[in-house]
Amino acid sequence: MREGTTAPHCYDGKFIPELNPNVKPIDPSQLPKHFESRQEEEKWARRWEAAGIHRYDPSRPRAETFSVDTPPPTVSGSLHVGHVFSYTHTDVIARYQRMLGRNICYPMGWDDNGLPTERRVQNFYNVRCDPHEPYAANLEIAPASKNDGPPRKISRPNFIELCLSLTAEDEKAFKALWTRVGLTVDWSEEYSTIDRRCRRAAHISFLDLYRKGHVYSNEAPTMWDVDFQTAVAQAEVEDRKVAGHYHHLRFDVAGAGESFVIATTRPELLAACVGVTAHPDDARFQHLFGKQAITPVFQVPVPIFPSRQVDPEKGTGILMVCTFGDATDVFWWREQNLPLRQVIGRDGRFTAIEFGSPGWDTRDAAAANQAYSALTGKNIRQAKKIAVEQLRASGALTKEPEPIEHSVKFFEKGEQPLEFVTSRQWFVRLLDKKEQLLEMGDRIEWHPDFMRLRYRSWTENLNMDWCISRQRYFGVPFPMWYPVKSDGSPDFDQPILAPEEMLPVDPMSTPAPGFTERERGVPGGFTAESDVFDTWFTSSLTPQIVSGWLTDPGRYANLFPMDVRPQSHEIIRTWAFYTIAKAMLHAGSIPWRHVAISGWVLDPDRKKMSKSKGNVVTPMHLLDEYGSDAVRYWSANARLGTDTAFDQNVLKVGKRLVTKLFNAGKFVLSQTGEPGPVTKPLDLAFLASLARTVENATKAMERWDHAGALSETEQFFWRGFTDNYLELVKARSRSETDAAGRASAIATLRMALKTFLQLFAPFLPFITEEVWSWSFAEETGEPSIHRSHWPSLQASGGDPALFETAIACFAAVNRAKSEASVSVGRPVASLRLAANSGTAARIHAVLDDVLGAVRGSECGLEERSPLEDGAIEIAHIAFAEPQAG
RNA sequence: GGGCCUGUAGCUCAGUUGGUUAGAGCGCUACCUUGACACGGUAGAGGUCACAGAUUCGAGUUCUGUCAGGCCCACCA
Repeated sequence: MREGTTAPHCYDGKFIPELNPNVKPIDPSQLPKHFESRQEEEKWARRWEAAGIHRYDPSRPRAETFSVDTPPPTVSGSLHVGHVFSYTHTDVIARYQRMLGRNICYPMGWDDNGLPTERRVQNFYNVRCDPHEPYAANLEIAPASKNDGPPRKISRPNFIELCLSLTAEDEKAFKALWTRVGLTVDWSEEYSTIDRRCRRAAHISFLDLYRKGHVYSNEAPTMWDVDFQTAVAQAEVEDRKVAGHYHHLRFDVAGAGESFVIATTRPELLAACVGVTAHPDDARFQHLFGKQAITPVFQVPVPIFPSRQVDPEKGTGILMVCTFGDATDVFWWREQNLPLRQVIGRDGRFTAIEFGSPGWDTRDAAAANQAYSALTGKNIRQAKKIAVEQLRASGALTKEPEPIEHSVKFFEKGEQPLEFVTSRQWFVRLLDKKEQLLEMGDRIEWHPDFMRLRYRSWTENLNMDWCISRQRYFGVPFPMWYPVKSDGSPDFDQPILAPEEMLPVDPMSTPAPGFTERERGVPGGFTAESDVFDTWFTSSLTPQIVSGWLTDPGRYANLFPMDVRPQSHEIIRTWAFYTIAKAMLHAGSIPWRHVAISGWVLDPDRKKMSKSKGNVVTPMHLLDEYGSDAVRYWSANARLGTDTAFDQNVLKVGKRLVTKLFNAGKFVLSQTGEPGPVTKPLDLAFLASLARTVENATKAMERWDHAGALSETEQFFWRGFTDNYLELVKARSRSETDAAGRASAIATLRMALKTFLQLFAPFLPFITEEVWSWSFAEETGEPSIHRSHWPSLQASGGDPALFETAIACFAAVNRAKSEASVSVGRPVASLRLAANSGTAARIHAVLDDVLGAVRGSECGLEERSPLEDGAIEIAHIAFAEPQAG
């Protein structure tokens, strides 16, 4: 631990602050009239970077280190004020920890792979990736304009090139913003989730999971987005309420001469119906179990079976099972060993099928095929319409569709309901590890604590293993090939994994080990796995990426598990959850000790800011108008986990605080005269109050309540320091007659200013550094306040009540002046104060300072015992004539 | 349907383990050109602490219920 400034101490009843007596006062006329935030911010950002203020020192031990698992922002467009908000919270924490003497590891990453980037590139250039297109070297594509026509098809490598170049541009803009905000990020620790280091980490992660038996692939129905044409994981699925209709369809019972009516929201799936089910206790349908139903239109015989999953109250109490309408259909399909009749293809359109062929039994193949041919090639909405018409024509529709609202699963980034499509996917096995995952969550400290419940409830409700393969392009590829069998098909059971020294590898452009490129895709040769990883597969490794997992054991030991993961609450189920899972599977460890959850920024109508709502406030103009410190002030005013309405008033207050610090600093540091021992009762009393403020602010920071620390500091800065103490000692600090009093005042002023600057430094890094540089940098030998030590004032031996008494006297006279509409600067000709004896004694101790502040020359004191302790009344006051000129 | 958070002045928010008369800033009103700062200062007005019960000598604070807003999860025929 570095040597911090030692606390001032008491000696022979005198308070000796640790101050250099040979300080030179500053010349205020050399300073600008106002703090020019923009100019100063750029200046300090440059100097900090040049001086390596933010640099992590790998040589220092774990105990002195504080590591931040920074969220890599998604690089797809622009940042909004919510980003600045939450990143400021992290920055305040990191700067505070640095001032405690810690070695800060605060990297910045960019999350630039995955769908958001692909979508941005598609729109920006009006292109689509078509893996069948050949690569075009030196392809020049201009940004899209309005009338570009249909998107241009480009090859996968060309598409990836565009993704890389566009994200590189965006990252520059992001970095400029973060620098402007003053994030104390170590830019030598920059990474992006598509870069070589991250691809390699993802590959090593996959190989490790594979070796440990935690991953598997299988061909099974999985949730599928028909627009993006990829599988998705449970964590990326959300429910949305949509309008739909119940369609009541009559099914005949085979050989029984009776029928029943089911209610379905998906009549278009009738062709995929493979069964009918009802609750086993439902007397209406018990006699049907074991018989066969005949589907209308297609005339397909299907089994009728009982299932406790059925809710007799819902619909008509009996329903059709299709492959696949929803997750329960998948369950029944497995449980009853029903045939697979997949009618919806990967593109969301009805595929060509032939009734009467194996697996597609029907009593009337001609009729079935004729009906189905109308559906072939149609999308779901079109098919639904046609299917309803067919049902109506056949007489199976027993009544007109009945409108209902129901919830349907959507990919969070998608616009069409998810379908269940059978495909081969890779999974990380998690369902069998819920207990361990829950235990990991409990070992982490969550701020605020109730956020752990989000993690807990998600983990408890997990019902699918983690699907990590995506049928997309701009992502980290699987480091894997498959042998090609003699029939030309891949042998999925014998994957060829890349050896570690090959990593990272793109199996699409590199042949499998032991093969040459000529053997790609031919029997006896190899074929690449063309899928890419779920972006969370890489993002969930940020602690490992930053800490040098498997590449730098010394660094890893110093950084992992990391100290804090800052993030927002809506991605607890994805980012936090997957990161915890990865750390558990790879290292049997928690990934970090703390999670700090920032709330959302809401618009004035209390709605979450989001691009789709169009209520986003961008940060740059706010930084220009109010200054970075003011924007940070607004951010830091919000406690962790609390959503905050965007309020420009708070920015104004922040700007005011910056100005006040600037001016107070100018005043204090321009006082001429040597600081000396603090002996005056008022000074000692004020320092005692200041010590209490330091203690409270420190306690607040220690309980992760940065907003509390800020408000504690701010309150005493205004009321205690600028409004009162400064006014009370102004006269004495310039006294020609009271040398000891003047030295005491100057010492106290300087020490207070230094302390306030340090308390504010994590929140307002620019203004505090600026004022620090005027004098304290030289005096302390610490060029940057951000490398100075967090203040720890010891008791000065003063009595805070004395300070309160002085404030009360000052306020009483001011009130009298205000009531008499007299200028505060007007001298007081005569004054008589009344108080009880205890208070009077305290007044006596500070009276000369009070008189100095109110411009009085003398004051009578009278004791009135009925007055409460601390209460002060003005028995008499008279003002001098205003001075001419 | 289960769970969590929030509800305090016109607005944005504090209010620690229950304890005098509920706080701050903004806004509003009046006044003050003051030698750090007019990007300033002094003073003032403004609240049934969402509602109803309960516990207690005492509740903004604890408990129960209700209402309102937000979020997480589940349900998806």
